Amino acid sequence: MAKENGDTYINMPLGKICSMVTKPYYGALTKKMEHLKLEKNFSVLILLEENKHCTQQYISDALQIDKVSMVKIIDGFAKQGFVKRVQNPKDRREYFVELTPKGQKILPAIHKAIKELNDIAFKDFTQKERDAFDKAIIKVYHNVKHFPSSHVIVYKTKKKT
Amino acid sequence: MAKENGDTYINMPLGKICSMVTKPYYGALTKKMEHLKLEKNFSVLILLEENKHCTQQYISDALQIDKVSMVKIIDGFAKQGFVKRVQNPKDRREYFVELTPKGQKILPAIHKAIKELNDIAFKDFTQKERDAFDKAIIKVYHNVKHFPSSHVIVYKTKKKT
DNA sequence: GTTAATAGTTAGTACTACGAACTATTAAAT
DNA sequence: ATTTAATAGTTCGTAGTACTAACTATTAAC
Repeated sequence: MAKENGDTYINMPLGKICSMVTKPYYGALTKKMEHLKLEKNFSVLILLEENKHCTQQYISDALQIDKVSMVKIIDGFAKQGFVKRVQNPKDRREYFVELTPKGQKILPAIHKAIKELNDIAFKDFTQKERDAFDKAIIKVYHNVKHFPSSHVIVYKTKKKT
Repeated sequence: MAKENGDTYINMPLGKICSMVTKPYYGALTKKMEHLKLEKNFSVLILLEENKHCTQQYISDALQIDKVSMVKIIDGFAKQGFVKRVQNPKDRREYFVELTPKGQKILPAIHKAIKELNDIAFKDFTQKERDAFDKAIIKVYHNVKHFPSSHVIVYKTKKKT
Protein backbone atom coordinates (compact mmCIF):
# COMPACT_ATOMS: atom_id res chain seq x y z
CA MET A 1 0.00 0.00 0.00
CA ALA A 2 1.24 3.42 -0.89
CA LYS A 3 0.07 6.94 -1.21
CA GLU A 4 0.23 9.30 -4.11
CA ASN A 5 -1.32 12.74 -4.40
CA GLY A 6 -3.78 12.02 -1.63
CA ASP A 7 -5.06 8.93 -3.40
CA THR A 8 -4.70 5.81 -1.36
CA TYR A 9 -4.41 2.64 -3.33
CA ILE A 10 -3.83 -1.00 -2.75
CA ASN A 11 -1.92 -2.48 -5.68
CA MET A 12 -3.60 -1.41 -8.87
CA PRO A 13 -5.18 -3.93 -11.18
CA LEU A 14 -3.28 -4.42 -14.40
CA GLY A 15 -6.16 -3.13 -16.51
CA LYS A 16 -6.06 0.20 -14.75
CA ILE A 17 -2.31 0.34 -15.16
CA CYS A 18 -2.58 -0.29 -18.87
CA SER A 19 -5.30 2.24 -19.53
CA MET A 20 -3.65 4.89 -17.35
CA VAL A 21 -0.49 4.82 -19.36
CA THR A 22 -1.55 3.59 -22.78
CA LYS A 23 -4.00 6.29 -23.78
CA PRO A 24 -1.90 9.39 -23.11
CA TYR A 25 1.17 7.70 -24.53
CA TYR A 26 -0.42 6.58 -27.78
CA GLY A 27 -2.26 9.86 -28.14
CA ALA A 28 1.00 11.75 -27.86
CA LEU A 29 2.85 9.35 -30.13
CA THR A 30 0.20 9.63 -32.81
CA LYS A 31 0.34 13.40 -32.58
CA LYS A 32 4.11 13.40 -32.70
CA MET A 33 4.00 11.35 -35.89
CA GLU A 34 1.21 13.27 -37.58
CA HIS A 35 3.64 15.03 -39.87
CA LEU A 36 4.96 11.69 -41.12
CA LYS A 37 1.49 10.99 -42.52
CA LEU A 38 1.77 7.42 -41.31
CA GLU A 39 -0.92 4.91 -40.67
CA LYS A 40 -1.36 4.22 -36.98
CA ASN A 41 0.35 0.85 -37.08
CA PHE A 42 3.92 2.05 -37.40
CA SER A 43 4.89 -0.90 -35.18
CA VAL A 44 4.56 -2.95 -38.35
CA LEU A 45 7.33 -0.93 -39.95
CA ILE A 46 9.54 -1.42 -36.92
CA LEU A 47 8.92 -5.15 -37.05
CA LEU A 48 9.85 -5.19 -40.73
CA GLU A 49 13.04 -3.34 -39.92
CA GLU A 50 14.00 -5.92 -37.32
CA ASN A 51 12.99 -9.02 -39.23
CA LYS A 52 13.64 -9.88 -42.83
CA HIS A 53 11.14 -11.99 -44.75
CA CYS A 54 8.07 -11.26 -42.65
CA THR A 55 4.91 -12.84 -43.95
CA GLN A 56 1.60 -11.22 -43.08
CA GLN A 57 0.81 -14.19 -40.88
CA TYR A 58 4.05 -13.64 -38.99
CA ILE A 59 3.30 -9.95 -38.53
CA SER A 60 -0.21 -10.76 -37.33
CA ASP A 61 1.11 -13.21 -34.77
CA ALA A 62 3.93 -10.93 -33.62
CA LEU A 63 1.74 -7.87 -33.16
CA GLN A 64 -1.38 -9.72 -32.09
CA ILE A 65 -3.44 -8.14 -34.84
CA ASP A 66 -5.71 -10.48 -36.69
CA LYS A 67 -4.71 -11.29 -40.23
CA VAL A 68 -7.89 -9.94 -41.78
CA SER A 69 -7.12 -6.49 -40.39
CA MET A 70 -3.49 -6.97 -41.38
CA VAL A 71 -4.45 -7.16 -45.04
CA LYS A 72 -5.78 -3.62 -44.95
CA ILE A 73 -2.95 -2.34 -42.80
CA ILE A 74 -0.39 -3.64 -45.28
CA ASP A 75 -2.53 -2.35 -48.14
CA GLY A 76 -2.38 1.08 -46.54
CA PHE A 77 1.40 1.07 -46.15
CA ALA A 78 1.80 -0.33 -49.67
CA LYS A 79 -0.43 2.41 -51.07
CA GLN A 80 1.77 4.98 -49.33
CA GLY A 81 4.82 3.31 -50.80
CA PHE A 82 6.42 2.28 -47.52
CA VAL A 83 6.26 -1.48 -48.10
CA LYS A 84 5.85 -3.93 -50.93
CA ARG A 85 4.68 -7.53 -51.12
CA VAL A 86 7.10 -10.06 -52.60
CA GLN A 87 5.90 -13.59 -53.25
CA ASN A 88 8.01 -16.33 -51.71
CA PRO A 89 9.17 -18.49 -54.65
CA LYS A 90 9.62 -21.48 -52.33
CA ASP A 91 6.05 -21.26 -51.02
CA ARG A 92 3.88 -19.31 -53.34
CA ARG A 93 1.14 -18.96 -50.75
CA GLU A 94 3.35 -16.57 -48.83
CA TYR A 95 4.12 -12.96 -49.50
CA PHE A 96 7.05 -11.36 -47.76
CA VAL A 97 6.29 -7.82 -46.72
CA GLU A 98 9.38 -5.73 -47.29
CA LEU A 99 10.30 -2.16 -46.60
CA THR A 100 10.83 -0.01 -49.67
CA PRO A 101 13.62 2.60 -49.69
CA LYS A 102 10.93 5.13 -48.77
CA GLY A 103 9.90 2.92 -45.87
CA GLN A 104 13.48 2.59 -44.64
CA LYS A 105 13.92 6.31 -44.95
CA ILE A 106 11.07 7.10 -42.58
CA LEU A 107 12.15 4.78 -39.76
CA PRO A 108 14.68 7.10 -38.11
CA ALA A 109 11.91 9.68 -37.65
CA ILE A 110 9.70 7.02 -36.02
CA HIS A 111 12.47 5.96 -33.66
CA LYS A 112 13.17 9.59 -32.85
CA ALA A 113 9.55 10.23 -31.87
CA ILE A 114 9.44 7.08 -29.75
CA LYS A 115 12.72 7.93 -28.03
CA GLU A 116 11.62 11.47 -27.24
CA LEU A 117 8.43 10.31 -25.58
CA ASN A 118 10.21 7.56 -23.68
CA ASP A 119 12.79 9.96 -22.40
CA ILE A 120 9.95 11.99 -20.90
CA ALA A 121 7.97 8.99 -19.67
CA PHE A 122 10.97 7.64 -17.74
CA LYS A 123 12.74 10.91 -17.11
CA ASP A 124 13.08 10.56 -13.35
CA PHE A 125 14.08 6.89 -13.39
CA THR A 126 17.53 5.74 -12.43
CA GLN A 127 18.96 3.08 -14.73
CA LYS A 128 18.47 0.59 -11.92
CA GLU A 129 14.81 1.48 -11.55
CA ARG A 130 14.34 1.37 -15.29
CA ASP A 131 15.88 -2.09 -15.49
CA ALA A 132 13.77 -3.30 -12.58
CA PHE A 133 10.69 -1.97 -14.32
CA ASP A 134 11.50 -3.78 -17.55
CA LYS A 135 12.18 -6.95 -15.62
CA ALA A 136 8.82 -6.68 -13.90
CA ILE A 137 7.05 -6.11 -17.20
CA ILE A 138 8.73 -9.16 -18.71
CA LYS A 139 7.58 -11.22 -15.74
CA VAL A 140 4.01 -10.00 -16.11
CA TYR A 141 4.18 -10.68 -19.82
CA HIS A 142 5.24 -14.28 -19.25
CA ASN A 143 2.42 -14.68 -16.77
CA VAL A 144 -0.27 -13.35 -19.07
CA LYS A 145 0.88 -14.24 -22.56
CA HIS A 146 -0.75 -17.63 -22.55
CA PHE A 147 -4.05 -16.47 -21.13
CA PRO A 148 -6.99 -18.05 -22.89
CA SER A 149 -8.20 -15.09 -24.86
CA SER A 150 -11.47 -14.21 -26.48
CA HIS A 151 -9.39 -12.76 -29.28
CA VAL A 152 -7.44 -15.87 -30.23
CA ILE A 153 -6.84 -15.97 -33.93
CA VAL A 154 -8.24 -19.28 -35.05
CA TYR A 155 -8.27 -20.30 -38.66
CA LYS A 156 -10.81 -22.88 -39.59
CA THR A 157 -11.11 -24.38 -43.00
CA LYS A 158 -14.61 -25.26 -44.00
CA LYS A 159 -15.93 -26.97 -47.06
CA LYS A 160 -18.44 -25.43 -49.36
CA THR A 161 -21.99 -26.40 -48.59
CA MET B 1 20.37 -4.12 -20.20
CA ALA B 2 19.09 -7.55 -19.40
CA LYS B 3 18.49 -10.88 -21.02
CA GLU B 4 15.35 -12.88 -21.24
CA ASN B 5 14.80 -16.07 -23.18
CA GLY B 6 17.74 -15.38 -25.44
CA ASP B 7 16.36 -11.99 -26.43
CA THR B 8 18.67 -9.15 -25.66
CA TYR B 9 16.98 -5.86 -25.07
CA ILE B 10 17.87 -2.35 -24.11
CA ASN B 11 15.04 -0.78 -22.12
CA MET B 12 11.81 -1.36 -23.96
CA PRO B 13 9.79 1.52 -25.32
CA LEU B 14 6.60 2.15 -23.43
CA GLY B 15 4.43 1.38 -26.43
CA LYS B 16 5.87 -2.12 -26.66
CA ILE B 17 5.36 -2.60 -22.95
CA CYS B 18 1.73 -1.57 -23.21
CA SER B 19 0.88 -3.74 -26.18
CA MET B 20 2.75 -6.74 -24.77
CA VAL B 21 0.67 -6.78 -21.64
CA THR B 22 -2.57 -5.11 -22.63
CA LYS B 23 -3.76 -7.45 -25.35
CA PRO B 24 -3.46 -10.79 -23.56
CA TYR B 25 -4.80 -9.28 -20.36
CA TYR B 26 -7.88 -7.69 -21.89
CA GLY B 27 -8.53 -10.72 -24.04
CA ALA B 28 -8.51 -12.93 -20.98
CA LEU B 29 -10.58 -10.50 -18.94
CA THR B 30 -13.21 -10.24 -21.64
CA LYS B 31 -13.38 -14.01 -21.89
CA LYS B 32 -13.57 -14.36 -18.12
CA MET B 33 -16.54 -12.00 -18.07
CA GLU B 34 -18.34 -13.46 -21.05
CA HIS B 35 -20.86 -15.23 -18.83
CA LEU B 36 -21.79 -11.90 -17.20
CA LYS B 37 -23.07 -10.75 -20.59
CA LEU B 38 -21.48 -7.36 -19.94
CA GLU B 39 -20.51 -4.68 -22.35
CA LYS B 40 -16.76 -4.33 -22.65
CA ASN B 41 -16.59 -1.13 -20.64
CA PHE B 42 -17.08 -2.63 -17.19
CA SER B 43 -14.62 -0.01 -15.93
CA VAL B 44 -17.57 2.37 -16.11
CA LEU B 45 -19.43 0.27 -13.57
CA ILE B 46 -16.41 0.23 -11.28
CA LEU B 47 -16.15 4.00 -11.53
CA LEU B 48 -19.83 4.34 -10.66
CA GLU B 49 -19.27 2.12 -7.66
CA GLU B 50 -16.44 4.31 -6.42
CA ASN B 51 -18.03 7.67 -7.15
CA LYS B 52 -21.54 8.84 -6.48
CA HIS B 53 -23.18 11.36 -8.78
CA CYS B 54 -21.08 10.73 -11.87
CA THR B 55 -22.13 12.71 -14.89
CA GLN B 56 -21.36 11.34 -18.33
CA GLN B 57 -18.86 14.11 -18.81
CA TYR B 58 -17.11 13.07 -15.60
CA ILE B 59 -17.00 9.45 -16.69
CA SER B 60 -15.65 10.44 -20.09
CA ASP B 61 -12.88 12.48 -18.50
CA ALA B 62 -12.04 9.86 -15.90
CA LEU B 63 -11.83 6.98 -18.36
CA GLN B 64 -10.51 8.99 -21.28
CA ILE B 65 -13.34 7.89 -23.51
CA ASP B 66 -14.91 10.63 -25.58
CA LYS B 67 -18.35 11.69 -24.54
CA VAL B 68 -19.98 10.79 -27.84
CA SER B 69 -18.93 7.19 -27.40
CA MET B 70 -19.98 7.40 -23.76
CA VAL B 71 -23.58 8.06 -24.75
CA LYS B 72 -23.78 4.67 -26.43
CA ILE B 73 -21.85 2.91 -23.68
CA ILE B 74 -24.27 4.23 -21.05
CA ASP B 75 -27.19 3.44 -23.35
CA GLY B 76 -25.95 -0.12 -23.52
CA PHE B 77 -25.66 -0.52 -19.76
CA ALA B 78 -29.02 1.17 -19.25
CA LYS B 79 -30.62 -1.17 -21.77
CA GLN B 80 -29.21 -4.09 -19.80
CA GLY B 81 -30.59 -2.57 -16.62
CA PHE B 82 -27.25 -2.05 -14.88
CA VAL B 83 -27.47 1.74 -14.68
CA LYS B 84 -30.03 4.50 -14.91
CA ARG B 85 -29.81 8.20 -15.72
CA VAL B 86 -31.08 10.63 -13.09
CA GLN B 87 -31.35 14.30 -13.98
CA ASN B 88 -29.60 16.69 -11.61
CA PRO B 89 -32.32 19.03 -10.31
CA LYS B 90 -29.71 21.68 -9.57
CA ASP B 91 -28.39 21.68 -13.12
CA ARG B 92 -30.82 20.15 -15.51
CA ARG B 93 -28.21 19.79 -18.23
CA GLU B 94 -26.57 17.06 -16.21
CA TYR B 95 -27.62 13.48 -15.76
CA PHE B 96 -26.13 11.42 -12.96
CA VAL B 97 -25.43 7.90 -14.04
CA GLU B 98 -26.28 5.59 -11.17
CA LEU B 99 -25.97 1.88 -10.58
CA THR B 100 -29.25 0.02 -10.30
CA PRO B 101 -29.60 -2.84 -7.78
CA LYS B 102 -28.88 -5.18 -10.70
CA GLY B 103 -25.75 -3.18 -11.46
CA GLN B 104 -24.58 -3.32 -7.86
CA LYS B 105 -25.25 -7.02 -7.80
CA ILE B 106 -22.93 -7.77 -10.67
CA LEU B 107 -19.91 -5.86 -9.34
CA PRO B 108 -18.55 -8.58 -7.05
CA ALA B 109 -18.30 -10.90 -10.05
CA ILE B 110 -16.38 -8.23 -11.96
CA HIS B 111 -13.98 -7.71 -9.07
CA LYS B 112 -13.55 -11.44 -8.73
CA ALA B 113 -12.57 -11.82 -12.38
CA ILE B 114 -10.13 -8.91 -12.14
CA LYS B 115 -8.58 -10.27 -8.97
CA GLU B 116 -8.14 -13.75 -10.40
CA LEU B 117 -6.29 -12.43 -13.43
CA ASN B 118 -4.17 -10.09 -11.35
CA ASP B 119 -3.20 -12.87 -9.01
CA ILE B 120 -1.85 -14.75 -12.01
CA ALA B 121 -0.27 -11.70 -13.65
CA PHE B 122 1.71 -10.87 -10.51
CA LYS B 123 1.99 -14.34 -9.08
CA ASP B 124 5.75 -14.41 -8.63
CA PHE B 125 6.04 -10.88 -7.28
CA THR B 126 7.01 -10.18 -3.71
CA GLN B 127 4.98 -7.45 -2.04
CA LYS B 128 8.02 -5.23 -2.26
CA GLU B 129 8.39 -5.80 -5.99
CA ARG B 130 4.69 -5.23 -6.47
CA ASP B 131 4.79 -1.94 -4.61
CA ALA B 132 7.86 -0.84 -6.55
CA PHE B 133 6.07 -1.67 -9.78
CA ASP B 134 3.02 0.39 -8.82
CA LYS B 135 5.25 3.25 -7.80
CA ALA B 136 7.02 3.14 -11.15
CA ILE B 137 3.72 3.10 -13.01
CA ILE B 138 2.48 6.10 -11.06
CA LYS B 139 5.66 7.94 -11.94
CA VAL B 140 5.26 7.13 -15.62
CA TYR B 141 1.63 8.16 -15.44
CA HIS B 142 2.50 11.55 -14.03
CA ASN B 143 5.11 11.98 -16.75
CA VAL B 144 2.75 11.15 -19.60
CA LYS B 145 -0.67 12.28 -18.42
CA HIS B 146 -0.29 15.79 -19.71
CA PHE B 147 1.11 14.82 -23.08
CA PRO B 148 -0.41 16.83 -25.88
CA SER B 149 -2.62 14.22 -27.42
CA SER B 150 -4.20 13.81 -30.80
CA HIS B 151 -7.17 12.42 -28.92
CA VAL B 152 -7.89 15.43 -26.76
CA ILE B 153 -11.59 15.82 -26.34
CA VAL B 154 -12.35 19.35 -27.45
CA TYR B 155 -15.84 20.65 -27.53
CA LYS B 156 -16.43 23.49 -29.94
CA THR B 157 -19.66 25.41 -30.09
CA LYS B 158 -20.55 26.58 -33.54
CA LYS B 159 -23.40 28.66 -34.73
CA LYS B 160 -25.83 27.58 -37.35
CA THR B 161 -24.88 28.70 -40.81
C1' DG C 1 -30.42 40.55 -21.70
C1' DT C 2 -27.57 39.04 -25.09
C1' DT C 3 -23.67 36.03 -25.69
C1' DA C 4 -20.85 32.23 -24.56
C1' DA C 5 -20.14 27.92 -22.51
C1' DT C 6 -21.62 23.28 -21.06
C1' DA C 7 -24.12 18.40 -20.80
C1' DG C 8 -25.96 15.49 -23.48
C1' DT C 9 -27.48 14.00 -28.01
C1' DT C 10 -27.65 12.57 -33.14
C1' DA C 11 -25.67 11.89 -37.77
C1' DG C 12 -21.99 10.54 -40.42
C1' DT C 13 -17.15 8.89 -41.33
C1' DA C 14 -13.20 6.06 -40.43
C1' DC C 15 -10.71 2.38 -38.37
C1' DT C 16 -10.34 -2.02 -36.26
C1' DA C 17 -11.85 -6.78 -34.64
C1' DC C 18 -13.88 -10.67 -35.85
C1' DG C 19 -16.45 -14.67 -38.04
C1' DA C 20 -17.38 -16.94 -42.26
C1' DA C 21 -16.18 -18.23 -46.51
C1' DC C 22 -13.31 -18.14 -50.62
C1' DT C 23 -8.74 -19.04 -53.89
C1' DA C 24 -4.33 -20.72 -54.52
C1' DT C 25 -0.96 -23.50 -52.83
C1' DT C 26 1.47 -26.92 -50.00
C1' DA C 27 1.61 -30.78 -46.56
C1' DA C 28 -0.26 -34.98 -44.77
C1' DA C 29 -2.77 -39.33 -45.05
C1' DT C 30 -3.81 -43.54 -47.02
C1' DA D 1 -0.20 -41.02 -56.35
C1' DT D 2 -4.42 -39.28 -55.27
C1' DT D 3 -7.37 -37.62 -51.99
C1' DT D 4 -7.73 -34.85 -47.88
C1' DA D 5 -6.39 -31.42 -44.69
C1' DA D 6 -3.99 -27.39 -43.57
C1' DT D 7 -2.11 -22.77 -44.56
C1' DA D 8 -1.38 -17.70 -46.54
C1' DG D 9 -3.77 -14.37 -48.09
C1' DT D 10 -8.14 -12.40 -49.52
C1' DT D 11 -13.11 -10.52 -49.60
C1' DC D 12 -17.59 -9.76 -47.40
C1' DG D 13 -20.43 -8.50 -43.76
C1' DT D 14 -21.19 -7.15 -38.88
C1' DA D 15 -20.12 -4.81 -34.70
C1' DG D 16 -17.79 -1.62 -31.62
C1' DT D 17 -15.26 2.53 -30.96
C1' DA D 18 -13.07 7.26 -32.04
C1' DC D 19 -13.84 11.33 -33.86
C1' DT D 20 -15.89 15.64 -36.24
C1' DA D 21 -19.67 18.45 -36.83
C1' DA D 22 -23.74 20.08 -35.56
C1' DC D 23 -27.82 20.22 -32.75
C1' DT D 24 -31.10 21.06 -28.15
C1' DA D 25 -31.65 22.42 -23.62
C1' DT D 26 -29.80 24.69 -19.97
C1' DT D 27 -26.75 27.60 -17.25
C1' DA D 28 -22.95 31.07 -16.68
C1' DA D 29 -20.71 35.29 -18.09
C1' DC D 30 -20.48 39.78 -19.89
